[in-house]
Amino acid sequence: MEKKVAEIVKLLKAKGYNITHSRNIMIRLFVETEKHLKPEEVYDLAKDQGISLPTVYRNIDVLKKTGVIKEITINNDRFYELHIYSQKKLHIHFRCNRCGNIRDYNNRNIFKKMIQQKDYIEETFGDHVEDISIVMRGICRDCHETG
Amino acid sequence: MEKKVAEIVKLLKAKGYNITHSRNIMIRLFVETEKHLKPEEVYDLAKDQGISLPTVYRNIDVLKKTGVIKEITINNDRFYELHIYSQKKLHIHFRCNRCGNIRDYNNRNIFKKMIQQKDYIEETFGDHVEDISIVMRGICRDCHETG
DNA sequence: CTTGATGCAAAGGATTTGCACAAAT
DNA sequence: ATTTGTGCAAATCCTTTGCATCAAG
Repeated sequence: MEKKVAEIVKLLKAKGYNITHSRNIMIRLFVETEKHLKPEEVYDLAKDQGISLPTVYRNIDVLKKTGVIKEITINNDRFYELHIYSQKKLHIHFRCNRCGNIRDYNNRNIFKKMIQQKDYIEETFGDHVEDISIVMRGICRDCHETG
Repeated sequence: MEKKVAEIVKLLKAKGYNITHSRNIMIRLFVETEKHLKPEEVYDLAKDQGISLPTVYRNIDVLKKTGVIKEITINNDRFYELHIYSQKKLHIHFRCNRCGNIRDYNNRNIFKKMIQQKDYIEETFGDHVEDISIVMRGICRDCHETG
């Protein structure tokens, strides 16, 4: 955890950003939270430590620009998650329609298959694909069992 | 074209919606337009025929609820496209980062492969996948050639 | 010190809503 | 005639911005 934070701090400094109180807090938040967070949620988790909502937005921008976090949009809601340790161009998410949880599928087999599809598409249609975002929706295992 | 419009009209009526002036116009717009439209764009195309922006939004809701159109969100922009003739649970879109065009990949091979992935995911993770939305971004063939 | 970051309040843009009026069946 | 749909203006929600102040290096 501290090691990750230190790396991110180093990266931000290298890109010319100051490490302020609120950036420190937000970095830690994203490092220690596994969930995908909305700006509002980041604010809720950080406001008692003295961070304003505009600052949350501004620092989300900074973290996004520097590649520390990544934005995904599901049903018109924006979420952010730590991205720096997975500089992938391929993101596969599952969102449960019942509990709202979002999980990432990080599975080598699936990735491999998806890359094959990408190659096939580039060949077939001539478009150059730079990144892929897959959102699956349905009922997660837990809700399925309890529901 | 008229046949498609008639079918949609029938569907809406069956679901208890009146076919009003503005719904008629909007249906025709979605049927004859191949592009993905933003609410604002729908409004621009329809306003000279006397449709207000709130009505555009309200009727987009109706068309969405009845399955006539489908919403996709890319980079925080909402687009709508005709959906009734492709009741798919799988949508593959490509958006060009240069010209902004969005195209659908409707290719049997890709669909088949994606369904396989879905099955694999359901088996592996136990989640039940109801629909899949794939957004690829990059440079389209045309921009690639001219750029 | 000097530049960059923050808070606050206010502005902005997209979407939604209340309400009186108009149009559909 | 009755219900449903619409326009307008205003409200709402999320996000961004201007500006004076504060903090980081």
